[in-house]
Amino acid sequence: MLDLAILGLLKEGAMHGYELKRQLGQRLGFFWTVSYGSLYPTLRKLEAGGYVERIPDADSRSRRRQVVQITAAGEARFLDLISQRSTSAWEEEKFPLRFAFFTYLPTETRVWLLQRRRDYLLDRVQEGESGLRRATRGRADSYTISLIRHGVERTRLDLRWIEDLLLAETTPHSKETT
Amino acid sequence: MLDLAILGLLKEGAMHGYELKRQLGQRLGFFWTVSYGSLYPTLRKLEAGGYVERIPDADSRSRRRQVVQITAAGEARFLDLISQRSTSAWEEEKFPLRFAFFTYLPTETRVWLLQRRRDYLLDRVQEGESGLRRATRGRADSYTISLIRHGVERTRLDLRWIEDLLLAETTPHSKETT
DNA sequence: GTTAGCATGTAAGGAGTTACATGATTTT
DNA sequence: AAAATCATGTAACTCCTTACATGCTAAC
Repeated sequence: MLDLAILGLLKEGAMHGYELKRQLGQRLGFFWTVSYGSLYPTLRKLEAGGYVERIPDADSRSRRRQVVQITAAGEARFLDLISQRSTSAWEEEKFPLRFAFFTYLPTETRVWLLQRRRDYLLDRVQEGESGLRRATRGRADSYTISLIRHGVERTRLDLRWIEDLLLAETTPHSKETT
Repeated sequence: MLDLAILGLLKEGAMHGYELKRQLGQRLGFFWTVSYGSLYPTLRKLEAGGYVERIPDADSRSRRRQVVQITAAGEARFLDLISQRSTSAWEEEKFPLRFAFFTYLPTETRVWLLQRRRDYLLDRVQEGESGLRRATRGRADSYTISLIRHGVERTRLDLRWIEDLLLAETTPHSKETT
């Protein structure tokens, strides 16, 4: 996951690790965060794999910024990672991560992902509502009920967002009607 | 975390692992989930520690349901885990888990946790809004902007919920009639 | 009598955190 | 020149997942 996020950000421009983490926090922070203890080793791993490379800096004293850029192999790796349709890419943190790089995907894949996300959220709303009924019928305390109710509301908000996106995606670009 | 969730659920009654997972899914599923590969080993670990024990069953053939109940040591452990004020208990999945067992906490601790959660969410809304301004000023693609905007809205929904709860918690005399 | 769902478990490993350690640069 | 912040890194560890494996029980 971090591989994907790092490569995606580096596609927009070379950056050093610290800046990478800040960007990550600003864009995906609501859905997913990482620590430096995870970021730097991953960066080194990507470098070892030839997916990113350090920009040689004349002023390269030991503990100074290490600006890295994406390589051709990195671009290929990014496309490979973001295009994978198998690994339940519509669940939880995985979806926002894909969505953050939607601009690099063809409409077809975007719609496919949005639909799966919508189905997933619809399922959870259903489950949540049945859970809510069960909790209300049983003698569940008010906090438990409040938690489930909020979960449902939150999921409905996500759902509305997805449905708007789906509409926007399928309305202006109707090449072939099915 | 799983320890806390299991002990909390078992406080309400003896259960077997499968049922434990279903309850977990229904109550906390919107915020946090676990797999059997995590649940069963944790149950065995709790059993080894003397926090839960199997209910001896006359009809105990090998692969049948293993109903477990909480012990006195387990109750103590639960109170210990849920009362900890140090470990950033107001962040992400940790907060919903605590909240699910709010009924076992004194009002003072509830208010303390709610306030920290509120401050945390306020911070994130601030960050999100500045991130949004930066993304809009820069030439960020529409998906990136949409993602941040949705993150802010989602966080605001959480915030409203917390503020309502805080109000209800600090207003001893509820005069609202329904 | 076979399929579907209930129920329990393990081994290998992935993905990340915490705590620690270091040093450079900017601000006060 | 002290403090704050920028910046990079490692080792030990925690928590959890995936894939696999097994068997029971109800329903058709």
